[in-house]
Amino acid sequence: MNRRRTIVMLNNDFRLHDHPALYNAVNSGDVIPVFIYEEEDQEKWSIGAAKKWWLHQCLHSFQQSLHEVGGKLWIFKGTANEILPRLIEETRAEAVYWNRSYHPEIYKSHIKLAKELSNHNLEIQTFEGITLLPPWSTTRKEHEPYRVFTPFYKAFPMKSVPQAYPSIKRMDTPNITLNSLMVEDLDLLPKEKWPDFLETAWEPTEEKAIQIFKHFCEEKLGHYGEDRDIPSREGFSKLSPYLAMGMISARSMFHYLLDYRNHTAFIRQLIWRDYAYQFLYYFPHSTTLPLQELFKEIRWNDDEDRFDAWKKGSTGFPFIDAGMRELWGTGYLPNRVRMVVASFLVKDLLIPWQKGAEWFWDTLIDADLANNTMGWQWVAGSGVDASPYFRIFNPATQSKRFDPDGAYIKKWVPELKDLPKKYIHEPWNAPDDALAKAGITLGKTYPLPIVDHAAARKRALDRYEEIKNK
DNA sequence: TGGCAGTTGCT
DNA sequence: GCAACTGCC
Repeated sequence: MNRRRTIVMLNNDFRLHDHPALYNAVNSGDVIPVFIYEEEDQEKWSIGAAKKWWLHQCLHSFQQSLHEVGGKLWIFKGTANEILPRLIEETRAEAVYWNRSYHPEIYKSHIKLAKELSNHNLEIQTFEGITLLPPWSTTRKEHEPYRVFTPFYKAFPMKSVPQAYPSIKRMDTPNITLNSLMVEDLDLLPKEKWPDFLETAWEPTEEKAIQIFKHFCEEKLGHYGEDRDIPSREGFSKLSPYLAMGMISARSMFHYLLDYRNHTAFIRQLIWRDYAYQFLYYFPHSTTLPLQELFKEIRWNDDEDRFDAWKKGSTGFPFIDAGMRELWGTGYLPNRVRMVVASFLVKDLLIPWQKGAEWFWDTLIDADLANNTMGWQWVAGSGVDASPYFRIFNPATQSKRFDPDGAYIKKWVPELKDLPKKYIHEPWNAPDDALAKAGITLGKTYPLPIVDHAAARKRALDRYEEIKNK
């Protein structure tokens, strides 16, 4: 007798633990896991370069994981709408399962797909595989999302977060002939040489993700509230790349955390993530347009040279430059630094936040459309629960507060490493002999600041004032 | 999930 | 001089 066959369509959920679609498929018969790589059709927010690199690593790793439990991964190129109907026919599958993606384009096309497939006498099921609870579940009223985080957080029904599904130990694959592409065929690796450090900074396995998480709970969770803001102390989890690719599940983290003391600050971050998904789900256009209409009117100073200086980490502000270089070198940035460099781009340089969002999207290996959008709209002040427009970070003050001994700066901006910590946050104020002694010539070995912060701050306030009075 | 200028009230 | 505080952007 033929066993029932289920196709599981994968998308940023490369794990065996707490995988609703895969788990349910495994329990109903033979499973055909497929990954369909939607080639760039110039669509906005298709995967950025860094995340492509990471996807390449993760696909290899997940192939191996599936192999170890008796499964196999089939890889295709194209769109799900073209490929799935053909697969269903060729494999004689009776069901198609997937965990929902909330990327607006993908979500839309999957809904359309589900409609089309339902004509084929198939069982179609979608599951929640990303967030703690589906984005529509904690709203003010039906279809009315929260506009401020704190009420969302307070209303969030922690007791309703479902238990994680057990890890899959064994799966059955039908004996079929079905050609799959190799990971290499997807051509995900960058053409140019990437910084060497990237190759060694991240290990793309589910086991590693879980190991990092457990280590985090044991060693760092207790001080997470304070240490997560100090980049040199690395008090944060560094799990975002794994979370973004679904190598670890938010739900399983959530339940595991409850057994530890001092878990509140971290769980709050997980709920921020759910909130970002609610934001993306209800405001899909927010990826490119300011949520508050007024902010469309801001007069930017879209200066390409300054944008380049920001991207390259040569703004002359050590803390900013350290961050931008870390981003380029590792595909990662601590949240505090993300906020400060983002504020600098938007407020000090008056460059549209969308350009910053695109740069982050291309360079972060943990790039996540919901988090990226919410973060940039927050900084720009144009989101719902946004930072007030007058909140402008002072790059030097933030540097002194969160990198007091300059360790982070020295790591990423080595040309300043011999400068005493007294001057390292604002080298333009250092006396000549201190600079000479450290072997620094401003404007030559390290740039002069590309803007005067005090003047830039005033200018930003003026520009925001203009729209306020409209 | 700020910063700044102006002020007070100390040394 | 300076911390601590205040009101405002």
